[in-house]
Amino acid sequence: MKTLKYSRQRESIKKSLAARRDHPTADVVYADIREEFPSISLGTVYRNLNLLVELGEIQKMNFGDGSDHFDGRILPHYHFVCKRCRQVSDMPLGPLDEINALARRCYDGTVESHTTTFYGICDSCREKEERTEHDASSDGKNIP
Amino acid sequence: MKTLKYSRQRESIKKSLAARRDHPTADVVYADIREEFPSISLGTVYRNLNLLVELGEIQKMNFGDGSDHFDGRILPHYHFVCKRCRQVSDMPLGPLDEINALARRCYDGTVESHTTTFYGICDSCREKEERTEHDASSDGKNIP
DNA sequence: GTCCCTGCAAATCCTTTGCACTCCT
DNA sequence: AGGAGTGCAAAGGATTTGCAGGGAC
Repeated sequence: MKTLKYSRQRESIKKSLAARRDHPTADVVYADIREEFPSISLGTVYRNLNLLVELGEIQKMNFGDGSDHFDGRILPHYHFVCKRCRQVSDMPLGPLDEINALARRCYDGTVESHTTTFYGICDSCREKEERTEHDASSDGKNIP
Repeated sequence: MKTLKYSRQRESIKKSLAARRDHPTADVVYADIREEFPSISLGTVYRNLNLLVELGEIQKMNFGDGSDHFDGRILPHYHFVCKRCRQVSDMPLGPLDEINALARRCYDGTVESHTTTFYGICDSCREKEERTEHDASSDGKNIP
């Protein structure tokens, strides 16, 4: 078994992640940490993020946009992804244990947990679209 | 607007995907299609898979294992991922619209849909583990 | 004939890894 | 001192893309 040693870089990564409310990708974390440790390398950021995931101190998640996202909160919770701008935010929903219970009744394998991600259009994208539709319907010639 | 032209390769990809019950990655599809079109290229497979996703004829999904998976069924349904062997299977559960309804009540953004993935240990991995545990407890000296 | 689709290979993006060196304990 | 952690750069895997030729309409 490997003994864990203190590292200022790892602490900083953990702290930075805990302070944010979004779900940054590794290179956003990298940019963040570089302010405190200008010479830190992306490899170290990845190594520490994965280590923290293994320790269960942070969560890794994927929303299908090609890169992994990290989250300082470990309590199970749900996410909302905007179909337009791909922005990810937390859903104000507690853990839906009934879903697991329901699944257990229908499936003979073990069901231990689940993840749910909601999709829709966030407020700012919706406003933008409404403005555009309005412009388009106000006049036949709608090419700017 | 771009007009779509018929392509035997694309048809074959669609058919192959519809015939399977699993959730293959692009290179599994590639291997599959190569039996009918030995000279097809991986790039073409990717291009067509993405095109079919855009047309809404297949689904692309990600389970956090580093590569995208494709599914010929477009009706919303849920998946089960084995934590040990990473095998993906369908959950025998219809669409849980109540989840969207609940989410809409708690969140002021638009909620259009959701995806849920269940995690656990599949039957065959569970059996394997039970056997191992049995072996381990049967004797103090359990190093083979 | 036109324009989409293909095969091929190179390029790109994200992530992991090997190595020599540094820092914790 | 010993070994875990770091920075750097190179490797790795998955996916996309540019281009010249082939096929659908």
